[in-house]
Amino acid sequence: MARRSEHSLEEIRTMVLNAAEAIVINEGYSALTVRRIAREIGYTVGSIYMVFNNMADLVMHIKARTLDDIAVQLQQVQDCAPGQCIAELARIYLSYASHNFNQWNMVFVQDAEIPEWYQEKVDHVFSRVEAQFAKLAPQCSAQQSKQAARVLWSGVHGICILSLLGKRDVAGIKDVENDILLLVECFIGGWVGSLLSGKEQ
Amino acid sequence: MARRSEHSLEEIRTMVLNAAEAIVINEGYSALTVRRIAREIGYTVGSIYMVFNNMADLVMHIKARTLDDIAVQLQQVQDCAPGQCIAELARIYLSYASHNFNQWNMVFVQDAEIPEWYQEKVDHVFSRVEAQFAKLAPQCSAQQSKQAARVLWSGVHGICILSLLGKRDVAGIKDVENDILLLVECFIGGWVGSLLSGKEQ
DNA sequence: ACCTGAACACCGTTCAAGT
DNA sequence: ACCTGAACACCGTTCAAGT
Repeated sequence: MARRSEHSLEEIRTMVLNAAEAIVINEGYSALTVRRIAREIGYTVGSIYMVFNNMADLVMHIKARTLDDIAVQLQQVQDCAPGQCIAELARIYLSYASHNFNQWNMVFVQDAEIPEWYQEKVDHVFSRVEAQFAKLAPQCSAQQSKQAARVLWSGVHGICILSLLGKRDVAGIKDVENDILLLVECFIGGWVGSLLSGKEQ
Repeated sequence: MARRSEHSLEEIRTMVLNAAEAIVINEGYSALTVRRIAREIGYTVGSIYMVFNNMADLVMHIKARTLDDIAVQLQQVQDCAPGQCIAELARIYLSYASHNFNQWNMVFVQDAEIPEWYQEKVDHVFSRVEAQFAKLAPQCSAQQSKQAARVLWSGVHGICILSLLGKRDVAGIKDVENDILLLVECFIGGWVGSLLSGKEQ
């Protein structure tokens, strides 16, 4: 057939990305294949390699979209008392993960190598939490509040991972939310406490 | 060829499992294929389906071995003050994960359905931590200490996941260990604190 | 009864050939 | 220049046929 210039390369790239994302949303990561995407956009497999290096490259760009989505969601949390703010950020994160499970879950399938622009997006998700830890204890170093943010957020993420792979019904999500709030409250309580009693180096 | 009864089905099953585990250890989960296992044990693909239902079934049994390994490691931790004991359990868990990364990482690739016997093995890994939380606060309900154990351990796991996917050198592991100890200490501190101040329901 | 190996319906990726 | 589609080297799974 060889249709000429019906779409620009940029347009095809977007069509591929949109189709791929839709497949992931509706049927999960395992349903995503080049042939399937090609069929969906009305091109053949070869065309997809005009706009992405390979499957891994394409997948990385879908994941990037998801990270951007998450960052936008977290950005919308109102600024208030740091402890409450962090709890709210955690709630939003869980909410995103449970409502967009297939996309969220895909973000954490590891890749051979992570490009820098992608790592920056991951870091950006953390930035909001870091800022709150800095507010929580202005006396401590940036390094300490960064560590606290990374540690707590990894913990929140761990609960999401282990819990959402099982029960994903409404009652289940409520349990997960309780777990996350327990982690957030205890961690912050313990962290602030250890700073006050001077246990930190 | 059709060699007759050179090995019993039970023997073949063990050979398959051993070969599969070796492939995962040396080359990672992605290198594991039926054809590769068959070649390794000197049988053909069909034979593997005599002793396992399918790839997913085989994978689940490799994962079960890993969970058993982890449980054994955790069982060997000396009983001492609960807080110290939990920290040591976390250290051992990280140590296992970093030294047996390919096996450990495979445990958490989700399956369509998790059989009951497998879930019991997962729960068993948690049991040691639960017992320590019960010792830490004898006044609170079994449900509360179970929740605390699940929450903290999910958190520890989350740090392992997000950290080990990146840096896995010796210096990196030391950083991860510091992160985990911070989580454990702050969480326990905050948890005990909230119990004392009567903030729990 | 045990085991083979060809067959089937898939993958991702490449690239000569067509328009 | 853009796009095709056949070809290649893989997958997991099945099952008639051989010993």
